[in-house]
Amino acid sequence: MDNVFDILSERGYIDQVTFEDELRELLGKESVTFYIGFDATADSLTLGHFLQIMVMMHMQKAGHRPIALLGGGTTMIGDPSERNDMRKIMTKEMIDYNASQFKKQLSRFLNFEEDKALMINNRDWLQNLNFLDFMRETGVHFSVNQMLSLDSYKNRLDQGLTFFEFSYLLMQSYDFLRLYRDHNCKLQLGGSDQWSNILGGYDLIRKVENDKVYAMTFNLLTTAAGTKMGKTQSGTIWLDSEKTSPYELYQYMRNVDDNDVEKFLSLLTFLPMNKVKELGRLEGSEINKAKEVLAYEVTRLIHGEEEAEKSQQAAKSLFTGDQDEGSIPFTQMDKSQFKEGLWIIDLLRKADLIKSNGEGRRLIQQGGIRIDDVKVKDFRDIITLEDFTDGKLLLRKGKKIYHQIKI
RNA sequence: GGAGGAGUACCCAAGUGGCUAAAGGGGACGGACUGUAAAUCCGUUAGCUAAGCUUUCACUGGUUCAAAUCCAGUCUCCUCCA
Repeated sequence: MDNVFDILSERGYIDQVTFEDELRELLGKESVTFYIGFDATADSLTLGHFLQIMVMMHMQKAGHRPIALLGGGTTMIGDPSERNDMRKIMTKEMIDYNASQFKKQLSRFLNFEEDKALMINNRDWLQNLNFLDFMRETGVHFSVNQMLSLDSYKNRLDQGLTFFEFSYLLMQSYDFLRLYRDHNCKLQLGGSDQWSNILGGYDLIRKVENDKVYAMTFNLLTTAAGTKMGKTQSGTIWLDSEKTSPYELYQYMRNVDDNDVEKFLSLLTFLPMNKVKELGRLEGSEINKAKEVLAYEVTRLIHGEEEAEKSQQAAKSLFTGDQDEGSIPFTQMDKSQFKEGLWIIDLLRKADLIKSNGEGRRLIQQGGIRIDDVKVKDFRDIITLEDFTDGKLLLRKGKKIYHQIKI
């Protein structure tokens, strides 16, 4: 049987590992319990998280046991290595709600039956932690001198860092210790930005329990342009279909940079590597085929076969001419609103395509808005029932953003 | 607790009385070119049914015909000292 370590390595997930050879051997011979932490800072997981979920799925497939650790407790502090505008403190209610959403989403990807995977909230132990006990047991093992030399803190030194945030490392390390004790968890995974946080736990367990555990980080999802993957003009790509529709996800993946295709196929799909390489070799406009496969596969994994199919249909028909709306995002509106006629700008706003009337005017002046593929020339235009065919009207913003109005 | 410095739009950053809705860069958006790609070029980037008007330069109040710019107070952050 293939060692999952080799699979992860071949597909390009791995960034840094402690004791690579030992870990590889361990993963090859027994079922290992491992964990990844998810801080509940938003009410949905993102495409960035999906990369981590992919790793968990690979691991579970290979017979290892994932623990998804929801950061109900740590989120109350906030990881200081995340960008500095994240300092706002979230309420417990928000965090709990977010954690419950994460839980729902994670259940789609991992098999939680018969304890094949666990979902645990670190609030369970952080909530009622006794400060003195914690400091005597855990705090004594952390050297401030060492912590200050970490990049994640160094960057923060000139911007201010409170003790509140400084203690984040201790909490995350303590998490690892708890999971080690309670569930024999021997491995922590995370994004490459988590390396020092993970090593904190690794060190702690070594000191307190005199045992060796392992750490592994993966490359963050970045594009060839060096920017963070999963961020768009309209914000983040979410896994929640309410927040990012399957069609949008499909389009996002369909539009990735040529240079990213092979990488994303490898990281975000389960296609065998020979197939990935084959698709990656396509050149010129041929590579569009690879992008279609990528978009389809990712949408299928996240939203299921049916949605992937619909998104692909919609994309094909829109970009090749014949009108089959499939699963293009749409807004349902009331007929009566068009009796008197509705100002085009108002319509765009209702469809959420623009943020202000000024933006709408600008777009129209620049020729960026089309209705049923006819360029809108005047921003004073009024839309009436006559503009609809079969109760539908297709708005297009720019080259590739489509939105339907149904009445 | 003491001394000094800073707070400008999505981000970085110029601007120290009127010519400033605020230079420049990044990002983003629209157009051209393409392959629903990249690169390049052009344009846009506070709000408003808009050649005019309204609200903006941490906050509050003041000086002035006129304030991002001057004064007073408040808040937040940074640096050094204790």
